[in-house]
Amino acid sequence: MFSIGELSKRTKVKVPTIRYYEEMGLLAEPERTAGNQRRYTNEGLERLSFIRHARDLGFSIEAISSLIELQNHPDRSCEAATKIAEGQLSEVRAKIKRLKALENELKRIAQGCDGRGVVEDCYVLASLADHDLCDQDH
Amino acid sequence: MFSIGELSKRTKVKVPTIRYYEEMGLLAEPERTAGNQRRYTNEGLERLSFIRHARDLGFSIEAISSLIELQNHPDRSCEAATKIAEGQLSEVRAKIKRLKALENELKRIAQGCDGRGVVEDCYVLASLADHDLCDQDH
DNA sequence: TGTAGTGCCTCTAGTGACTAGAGGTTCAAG
DNA sequence: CTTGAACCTCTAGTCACTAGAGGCACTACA
Repeated sequence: MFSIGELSKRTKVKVPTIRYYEEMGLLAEPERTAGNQRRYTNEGLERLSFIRHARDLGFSIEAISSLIELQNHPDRSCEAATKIAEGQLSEVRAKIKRLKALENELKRIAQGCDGRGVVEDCYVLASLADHDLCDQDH
Repeated sequence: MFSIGELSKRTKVKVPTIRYYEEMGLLAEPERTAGNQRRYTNEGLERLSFIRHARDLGFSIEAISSLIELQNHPDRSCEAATKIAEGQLSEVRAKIKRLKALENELKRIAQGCDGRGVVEDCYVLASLADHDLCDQDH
């Protein structure tokens, strides 16, 4: 049995964030001391580690909620879990694609100006003002 | 002179968003009709196109604010503008790097399970529960 | 056993960049 | 002159936290 501060240290999740997860229903409400302070067991620690790892991988609170719901039914098919992970993967891939297009455009814009001229002739500002100067979609 | 709806159509920025930009000080307060409705000129249209393009490229409202401030002083050096664009570029690159690490991890996790088993043995869920199963930092 | 100091409690409000809705007014077409 | 779409302001909600106020609980040491 350990306090919320101890749990925070072990999982590297901040104390208010732990309380927030509890409020969102991701973490079960733990036992309390006579003085109303939260006391966690290893189960709470494992659950929070799971949540943190999933958040690190970019899963939304809602997706994590579904995954936890699944964990509570070990006998069900894990198809849904795989689907959620695949969904997350395609979101990440879409973001990468978009960011790469932005990277190219920004590179072109930033290289077009050495920063030594004046604002009036600045290629950076001209590019932002006029989309037609762009190479690609974004 | 045209209405906010017309401006919205031409720039593809939603009406409430235009009002929001005005409130944030990105757009100058336009003239009003006798009945208190906004009326824009070409200047407003150009300004909003600039903002939209910069937002599409991921610049924050704050960064755009600085860029607009610069535009109001055409005689100044454009070093600051170039710096802002370069800053944005490195942020984008950092995001891409992080997302690529996530992509690898998610690919590995999603491939580890064909979705045909049961939750109890699911590699997706096991991977999320145990960070040690991961290949790389993320 | 007393006390100091850190940690914990709840509650409210703020972040960024919008988005949604209520309730009311104005405009333009027919 | 009427109808209905577009406009107005204001408040509140989104997501995943983060910050702060004001007050109580726990623990270590004297």
